[in-house]
Amino acid sequence: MRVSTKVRYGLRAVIELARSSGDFGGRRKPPLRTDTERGGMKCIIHRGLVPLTWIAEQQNISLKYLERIFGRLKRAGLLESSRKRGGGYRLKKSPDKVTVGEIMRALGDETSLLRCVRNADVCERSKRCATRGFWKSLSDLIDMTVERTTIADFL
Amino acid sequence: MRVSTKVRYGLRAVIELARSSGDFGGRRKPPLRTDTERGGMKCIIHRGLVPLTWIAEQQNISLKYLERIFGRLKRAGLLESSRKRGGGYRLKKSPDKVTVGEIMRALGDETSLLRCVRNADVCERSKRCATRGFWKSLSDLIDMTVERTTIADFL
DNA sequence: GAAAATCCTACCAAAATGGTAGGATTTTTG
DNA sequence: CAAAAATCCTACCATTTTGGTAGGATTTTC
Repeated sequence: MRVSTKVRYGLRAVIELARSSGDFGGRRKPPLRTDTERGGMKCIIHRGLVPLTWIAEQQNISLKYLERIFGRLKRAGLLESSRKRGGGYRLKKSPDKVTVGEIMRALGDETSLLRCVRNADVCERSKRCATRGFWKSLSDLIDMTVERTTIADFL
Repeated sequence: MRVSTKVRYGLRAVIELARSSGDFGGRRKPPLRTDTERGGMKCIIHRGLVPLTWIAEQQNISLKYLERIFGRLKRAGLLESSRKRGGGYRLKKSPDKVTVGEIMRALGDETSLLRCVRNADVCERSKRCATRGFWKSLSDLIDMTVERTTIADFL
């Protein structure tokens, strides 16, 4: 019952993204240019687009690994990006609309503790199983928590 | 974030044990002999000692695997056993004293989602980590649930 | 055309998972 | 005393998952 490092890193990185972006998604426009400095490092962020190099350095995560993680998050519709000199990633929605659950799902971690919890058919004893109800309610508890807390809660 | 089959099987098997045993642990003495019949199978249980063959058949779990699981549960102090002809396993405590959490721990599944949750030292960023608090409170939630529900709740 | 970024695919080592095999041991019972 | 019924023990193993790395392709700006 451990959370994968993909999700750990992913969550940390998305929080870092939101912090550094200066963008808060949605209608409000991000500043044209922000100069950020932290821990001896500098970064110039254009229109809220944060380059991965910055996030990787700040959070001490391998750039290559982060690229893969952000690729998945983008494909899941959580991020948008720009390839170019002053490019990077940006949240597609405002931080208070992005849930931890979304990130987990995008990165392949399921919140249900057992397969049968969401799909009773995977096991023929599901109906009369004494334990399924328990695992299901625990999974639901986790689900609720994870779906209720957003990136904004970390800022 | 999946529960291991060891724990799934273990929980199911312990519930089956409690059901079949007729023993309810502690001071109350189990019946000298119970004749159980279910699903076309028969089993004679002496002094609450349930043989694994019965549990394995009832719950459709490989006997060999179950032996390993019950070995760990015994070493953890949850069960007692008797090797002999009319032997088997028995709960050491009454079912309402045996928690799901104990079973999980005995079988090697930790309830904490991240190592740093119980031991901040495993990561030097623990103190200033934005996400640790979240994972910790979620772990605590799981812990509470798992520690509050006992085998008696499944009977 | 160099530079700064994302993007893509393939590969890989290590660890965890979910077991099986084969027998040793203990105790009762016929 | 031997067979039987049970636990107990240890080693092995195949598969899957995890946690990455490597190497480059692509896009766009300066």
